[in-house]
Amino acid sequence: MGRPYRHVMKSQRANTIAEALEDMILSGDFAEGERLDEIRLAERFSVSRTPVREAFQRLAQSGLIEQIPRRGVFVRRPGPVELVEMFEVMAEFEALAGRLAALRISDAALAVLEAANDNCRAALSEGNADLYYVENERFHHVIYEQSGSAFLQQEVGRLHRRLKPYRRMQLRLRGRMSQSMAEHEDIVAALTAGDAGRAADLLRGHVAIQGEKFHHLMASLRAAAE
Amino acid sequence: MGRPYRHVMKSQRANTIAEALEDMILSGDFAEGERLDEIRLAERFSVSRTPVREAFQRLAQSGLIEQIPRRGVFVRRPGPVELVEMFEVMAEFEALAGRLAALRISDAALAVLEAANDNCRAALSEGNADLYYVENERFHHVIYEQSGSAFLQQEVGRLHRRLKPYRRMQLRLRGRMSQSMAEHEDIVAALTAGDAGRAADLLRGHVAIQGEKFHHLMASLRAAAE
DNA sequence: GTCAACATTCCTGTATGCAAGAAAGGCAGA
DNA sequence: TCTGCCTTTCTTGCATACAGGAATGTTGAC
Repeated sequence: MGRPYRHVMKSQRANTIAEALEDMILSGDFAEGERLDEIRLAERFSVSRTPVREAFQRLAQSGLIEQIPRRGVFVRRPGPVELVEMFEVMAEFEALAGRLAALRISDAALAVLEAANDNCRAALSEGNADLYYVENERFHHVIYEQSGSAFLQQEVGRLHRRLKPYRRMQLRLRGRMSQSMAEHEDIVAALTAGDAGRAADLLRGHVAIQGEKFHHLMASLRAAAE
Repeated sequence: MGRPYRHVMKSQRANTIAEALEDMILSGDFAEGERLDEIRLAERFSVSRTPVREAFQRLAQSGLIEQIPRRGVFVRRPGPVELVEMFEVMAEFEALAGRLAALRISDAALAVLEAANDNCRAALSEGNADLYYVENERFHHVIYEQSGSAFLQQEVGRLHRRLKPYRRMQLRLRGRMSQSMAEHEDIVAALTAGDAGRAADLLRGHVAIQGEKFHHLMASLRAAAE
């Protein structure tokens, strides 16, 4: 399994606070553009303002919040254009990870991929979207890991997390789950065959937002905005 | 010109301190693994420890320093493996930027590219590596900008900065400047023709570390370590 | 002479105090 | 009644104080 690659061994509390805040923001606990009150959050986490401010620094860099000098920090949700841009980069990351993984993936990892796929298939037949989502995550993370590039794994992981809520939306598109499933199977086949180019193309297409997926994303965004 | 895309309007001082520290680290003012002394740096910048610590947070996230709890922060220089990984991702970014730019680039921007290339050519004939470096930067940044993706522009810009010192090393390879020059010309041709696939491939190859370039990078690293 | 335990010192992480800037509300004038 | 200015209050950004853990040096025993 890939080496840990954690150059950020953060201060204990700021770490957890940042993660908690990230979860809260990603799961929509705050409204778009809402100001995050240092003092209230500090009380909520039973710490002083300092660790909260440190957490803000982190979140600002990952783009989840916007810091305006002397005004405060505000939750920042990407608009449609930015979202498409992010998925575009994400697709490229996936393609690269797939290309590398096709050359390097271990048999054990292939087995994990197939197991995840089996679970996905089960989730699909039960109509269990949550399970599908979880197993889908596992599937992709295995590929990132098997790319053999710790740096890529880190970067793709960051973006993956950032897009989490939107990926989840995608799965709500009728028929998307079964289509995704089919794509997964092709991807595993390409990886097994060691066909780097094909794995890259399949993964790029799997993640990219095109055609139906685009319209669905837009519609979901509008719906979520209400 | 691209919209600014700055979700991080950072606290005035921490911002500049972080930039100053980044410059210092990238230009090698600190030794590999050296501990950064909060107090001394605070004195040096004539501020208290707080803004320095905020700057640390940022640098830690971009990977330039490593924070170890209760021990301090240390400058972290990527090893050979990680460097190659970073260049790999960088090449993919460039390819994507080129593919998008081929479809979207404006005539004005093409003119800027050609101007930069002219200057590169002049620098080459004078043997002026510094000028070449500067114009080369301009060349690439125009492409990032013309990708039309603010998000990509941001991400590629970050990695570009991080790899700055190493890119500079590459130019010291005998004959690399003229080869780079020739590649630039092909790239401009592909962009002018709107040939997205070719622009992507050329840029990927231009940035990727392969063959000679790999050995040269390793040799330079060893030399720099002494 | 070497090793181990202890004490001291230093440094990080967190809390809190303080000043300056921004927003909001009130008051006066048109 | 609406608008513009002033004042008040709130919040951020920075400085500093304080506590706990890590590292280092010293002393004593073997």
